[in-house]
Amino acid sequence: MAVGNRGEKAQRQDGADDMRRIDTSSLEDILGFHLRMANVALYHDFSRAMEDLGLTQKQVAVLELIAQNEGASQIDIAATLGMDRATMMSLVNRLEDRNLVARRPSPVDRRRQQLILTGEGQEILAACRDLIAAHERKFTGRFSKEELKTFVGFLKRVYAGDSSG
Amino acid sequence: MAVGNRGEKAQRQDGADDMRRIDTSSLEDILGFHLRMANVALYHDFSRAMEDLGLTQKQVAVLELIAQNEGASQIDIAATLGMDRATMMSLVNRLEDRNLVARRPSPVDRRRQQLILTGEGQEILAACRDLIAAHERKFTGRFSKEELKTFVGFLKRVYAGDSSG
DNA sequence: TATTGTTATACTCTATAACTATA
DNA sequence: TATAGTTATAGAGTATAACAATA
Repeated sequence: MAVGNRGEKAQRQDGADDMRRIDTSSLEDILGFHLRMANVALYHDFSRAMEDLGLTQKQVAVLELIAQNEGASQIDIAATLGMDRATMMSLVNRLEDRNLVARRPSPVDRRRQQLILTGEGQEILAACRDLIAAHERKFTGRFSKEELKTFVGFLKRVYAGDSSG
Repeated sequence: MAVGNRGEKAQRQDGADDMRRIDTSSLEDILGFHLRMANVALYHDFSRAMEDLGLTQKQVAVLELIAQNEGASQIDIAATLGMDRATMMSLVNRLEDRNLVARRPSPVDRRRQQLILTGEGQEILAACRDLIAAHERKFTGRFSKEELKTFVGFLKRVYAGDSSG
C-alpha cells in the first residue's frame, strides 16, 4: 500500500517552490476514500441540478419514499435511510415548513404520525424526477449496462445489513 | 425500472395498520442512491471506529494529505478533496486548535500558508491508520482482489475529471 | 419497559459574499 | 486582474440527551 513517492514532494507545475499537485497515493488503497470522492462528485452535480428547486439528496429521497409508502412514520423512513430519528425530525420539519409534506396522526398507534405528500410536494417531486434523470445520465452514461449492474451490486454489498441506524 | 409493488402498501411485520417495511423500489435504479447508502454505512462504521480519537473522515484525509505533501497550501488540499476554500479554512482551524497541524508562511509566495503536521498530529495520524485499516477490512473483506480493483475503477470513473470544486 | 415523537443543544460540513494582502 | 487567506453568516445533516404520551 502507499506506493508512489511518499516522502518526496510532488513536482510543481510552475517554477514556484510551493507544491500545487497533491500526491494522494497514501489514500489510494482506501476504499472509503474513493467512495467519498465519488459521492462528492455526485453531490456537486446534484446540488447544481437542484439549484432552483432547493432540495437536497436526503430531502428528495425522503419525498420519494413518502410518495411510495404513503402513511409511513418518520422512524420507518429514518431507519431505511440510516438516519437518526432526531435528524429525520428536523428534515421533515423543513419539508413541512415548505408545505411539501404533512403529518397526520396514526389511527391505530397514537404515538405515531403518518407522513403524506401535499399536492405541492407531489408537484415538486415530479419536477425532481426529470432533473435527477438528467443528472444521473451524466454518470451512468460512463458505464455499460453490465458494468452498472455490477457496480450497484458492489455498492449494495457495502451497505447490506447495515442496521447501525 | 421500479419493479416491486409500487402503489401497494408494503406488508407490515405485525398486525398493525401502519407500515414498517419501506418499499425503496422507486430509488432502486438511481446510482446516486446506492452510492449514498454505501457512504452512510461506511460513515457510521468510521465514526464508531474513530470515537475515541474524535476525527472525521475529512479531517483524516486532510491530515494524511498534509503528511504526504508537507507544506501544501489550504487551497491545494481543498481542490484535491473537492472542498470549498472557506470550508477548508474552518476545518484547518479546528485541527490547529487541537494542535494537530500548524500554518507557516510560504517563503516564495506571501499569500500562501504552508501546512505542516505537529508532532501530536503525526502521532494521532499513526493511531488513525491502524483503526482505519481495521475498519476498512470489514468492508474490503467482502470482495475479492479482482472485484476490489474493478470497484475502485468504477468509483474513479464517477469522480474522474470532477473539478467543480 | 420500550417506542415515537418532540425539543434542546452542539458540532461538522457546506457555501456565498466580501475584505485584505499579495501576485 | 487574479489568487490565497480570512471573516462573517447561514443552512443542512448528524448525534446525544431528556421528556411526554402511548404501547
